Amino acid sequence: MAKNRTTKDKLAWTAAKLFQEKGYEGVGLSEILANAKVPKGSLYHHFQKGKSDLAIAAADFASREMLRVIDDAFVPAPDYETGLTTLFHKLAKLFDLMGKWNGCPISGTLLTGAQNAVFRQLSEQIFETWITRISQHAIRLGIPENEAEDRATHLFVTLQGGWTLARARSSSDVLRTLPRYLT
Amino acid sequence: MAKNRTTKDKLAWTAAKLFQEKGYEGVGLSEILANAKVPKGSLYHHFQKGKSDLAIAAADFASREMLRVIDDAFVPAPDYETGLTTLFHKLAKLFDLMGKWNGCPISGTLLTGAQNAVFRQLSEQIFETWITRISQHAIRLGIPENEAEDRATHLFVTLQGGWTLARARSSSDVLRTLPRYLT
Amino acid sequence: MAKNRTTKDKLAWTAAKLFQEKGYEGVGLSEILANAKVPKGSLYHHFQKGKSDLAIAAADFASREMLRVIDDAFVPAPDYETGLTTLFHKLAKLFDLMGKWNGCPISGTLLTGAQNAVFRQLSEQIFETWITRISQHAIRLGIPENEAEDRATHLFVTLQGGWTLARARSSSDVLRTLPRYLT
Amino acid sequence: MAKNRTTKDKLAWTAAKLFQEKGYEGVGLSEILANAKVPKGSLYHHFQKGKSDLAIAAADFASREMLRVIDDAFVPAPDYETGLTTLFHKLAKLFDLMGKWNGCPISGTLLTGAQNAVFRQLSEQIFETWITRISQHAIRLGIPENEAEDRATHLFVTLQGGWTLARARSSSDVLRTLPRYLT
DNA sequence: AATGAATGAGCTTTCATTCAT
DNA sequence: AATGAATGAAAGCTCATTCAT
Repeated sequence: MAKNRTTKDKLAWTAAKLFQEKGYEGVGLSEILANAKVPKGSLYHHFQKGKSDLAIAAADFASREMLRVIDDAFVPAPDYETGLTTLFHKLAKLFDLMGKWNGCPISGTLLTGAQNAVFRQLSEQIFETWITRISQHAIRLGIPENEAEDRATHLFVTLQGGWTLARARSSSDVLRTLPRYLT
Repeated sequence: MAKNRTTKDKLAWTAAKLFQEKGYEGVGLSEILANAKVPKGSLYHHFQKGKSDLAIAAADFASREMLRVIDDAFVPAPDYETGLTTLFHKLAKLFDLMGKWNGCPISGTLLTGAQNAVFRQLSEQIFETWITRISQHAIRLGIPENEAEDRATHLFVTLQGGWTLARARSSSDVLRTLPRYLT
Repeated sequence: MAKNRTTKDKLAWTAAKLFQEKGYEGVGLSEILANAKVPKGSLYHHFQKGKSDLAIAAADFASREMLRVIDDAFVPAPDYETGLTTLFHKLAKLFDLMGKWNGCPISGTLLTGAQNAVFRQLSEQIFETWITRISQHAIRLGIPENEAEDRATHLFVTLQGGWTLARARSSSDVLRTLPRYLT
Repeated sequence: MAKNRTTKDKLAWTAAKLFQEKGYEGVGLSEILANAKVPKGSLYHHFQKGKSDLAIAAADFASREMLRVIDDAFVPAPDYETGLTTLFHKLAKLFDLMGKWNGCPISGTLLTGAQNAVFRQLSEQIFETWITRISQHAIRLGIPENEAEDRATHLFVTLQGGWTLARARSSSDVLRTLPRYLT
C-alpha cells in the first residue's frame, strides 16, 4: 500500500517535471516510465485513461506546489508589494534551478498540445485557484476588496508572460524586473 | 516557379495556423499536407530539413503578421496609450475570429515541444523584434527613449500572459481589460 | 464455499455469453471480469490456466444448455419431424432474444481463434455429444437405428450453417425455413 | 506501379490465408507483415484504415476464389446434382490441402471477432453473391426458377455447417457425404 | 480464498523521413 | 520539380498472467 502510493506519486511527479520541460506531446510515456523507473504495464493501474490522466495528476501536483510557493512568499510579507516581489524572486530562483527550459507547468502540461476540452477547463480552474489565492493574500495585506481580484489577475498575467519571455531568453532576469510594474 | 512559391507559402501558412492551435508536436506532417492539399512527397523539396524548417518558415510568417498588426495599431495612433489599447482590442478580435484554441503563434510553434536550441533562439530573436518595433512606435509617439524599451517589454509580457489566460478561459475578455495596467 | 461456486459459475456464464458474441480472441479477460463484477485477482483461483480453462468451462456450460434445448424440443414431440421443427423454432427465438451477434456458442468459443488442439478436440467431442443426443431422440421416435446418426448429423450440419447465415443476415428467419429440408 | 500492386495483393492474399486459419482477432499485423515479407510501415499506404481494410480486401479476394470454385464445379456439369457433388468434393480436397484448421474464409475473416457492423454487412453481401451464383447455375441446369434460390440457400447452409464440422473433426469426410442430402 | 499491484510482451497505428521514378 | 511508395522506430495502449499480502 505504501509502495503503491509511492509508485503513483513517482509517476505524477516525474510527468509533471517532463511535461513542464517539453510539453504534453513532447514527452513519450516510455520516457516518463524510464525516468520514474516504473515498468510499462504498471501505469494503467494507477491512471486508467493513461497519458491524459497522468497529465491531470501532474497538473494537480504542480498546482499544489505553486500554491505553496505563493503562500511562502505572501504569508511572512508585511504588505502586498513585498509579497509579490518575493514571489517573483522565488520563481526566478526556481527557474534557474530547474533549467532554462521550464515555463509554467500548467501551460506546458495542459495547453501545449492538441485541443482537449478537459485539459483547457482544468487549466482555467487551476489558474483561477491561483488568482483567488493571491487575491486572498492581497485582502489580508490591506488591499481593498474591490481591487484585490483585479490586482491578482494582473499579477498572474504578468507572471505568465514573464515566464514565457524568460524561457525564450534563457534567462530569469526579466522575472526580477517585473514587480516594479505591479506596485 | 510561381506555382512553387504558392505551394511553399501554402505549406508555411497552413503550418503556422495548425502549430498555433495544437503546438509543434501536436501536429503531424500528414495533417499539414492534407490541410494544404499538397502531396506527400513535395514537402522536402521546399523544406529540406522537413518539419523543423517548416516550423521556422511558419514562425517567420506569423511574426510578419504580428508586426503588421502592431503597425496597424500604432501608426494611426495619436499617442502610445491609444496605440496599445488598439493593439489589445485588435488581438482580442483576432482571438475571437481564430477560434478559442489559439495562443501566441510563436510560443505554439517554437516553445511547446521537446527542447530545441535553434527554436528557442529563434523565438527569442522574434520576440525581441516585436519589442523593438513597439519601442520604436513608443519613441515616435513621445515616450522618452530611456523608458521606451522597458515599456515595450512590459507590454509584450502583458500580452503574452493575457493570451495564455484568454486561452484557458476560452474568452478574449481579459485582453480588453489589460491596457489599463499599461498606461 | 457457496460464494465460491457462485463466483465460478458467474465467470463461466459471463464468459460463455461474451465468447459467443465476440469469439475467444475478441474478448479480453478484463471485459469478462468487469461484466461478471469479479475482482481481477480472483480468476486464477477458480481457473488455474486462466483464459483457456475459462473457455473450456464456458463451452461445457453452453453445451449443457444446448442439450437441454434439444431435450425440451424432442421429449414432448410425437415424432422426429415435429421435434426438429420445434428445435429450430426454439433456436430462432433464442437468436432473437440474445441479439443478432450470437452464433453457435461452441464455434465462437473454441473455433474462432488461433490454432489450439485442445479446443478443437473439445469442440469435436461436444458436437458428437449433440449428434448422439439427437440420434437417441430419433431412435426413440421411430427412426430406424441405421439411419438415425446420419439424420442427426444432417440436422447438426444444417443447424450450424443456418446459424452462420442467420448471423450474417441479422435475421433468424432462415432458421425457421430449414426444417423443411430435413424431413 | 507493378511493384505496388504486388505488395498490396501480397498483403491481401496473406491476410486471407491467415484470417481463414486463425480468425480476424487471432492474427496480428506483425504476423501478416512477416509472412508477406512486407515492412511494417508499408501497410497503411495500401490500406488506409489498417487491419479492418485489410480484412475487407482479404474477404473480397477469398470471395472471388470461391466464385471461381463454384463456376469450375457447375460449368462443366450435365445437371445440378452433379455440379453440387463436384463442388463438395472440390472443397473437401481444398480442405485437405490447406490444413485442418481452415473453415469458411468469410466467416473466419468477418464473423469471428468483436462486433463490427461493416464486417457483418459485407459477409451478408458476399454470402448472397455466392447463393445467387449457385442459383444461376441451378436455373441454367434445369432447376425451376421458383425453386432455384431455395435450393441454393440450402446448399449454402449445408456447406457452411459441413465446413464447421469438418474443422472440428479435422476431417473432410463429412463434406463428401453431404451432397446426398441435397438431391 | 481473495485481491489490487505489478509485469513486459504484444497490440494497432502514426511518425518524420528517404527513395525511385 | 514533383510524387506515391517505402521504411522502421516509436507512439499510446491492452494483454494474459504472476506476485505479495
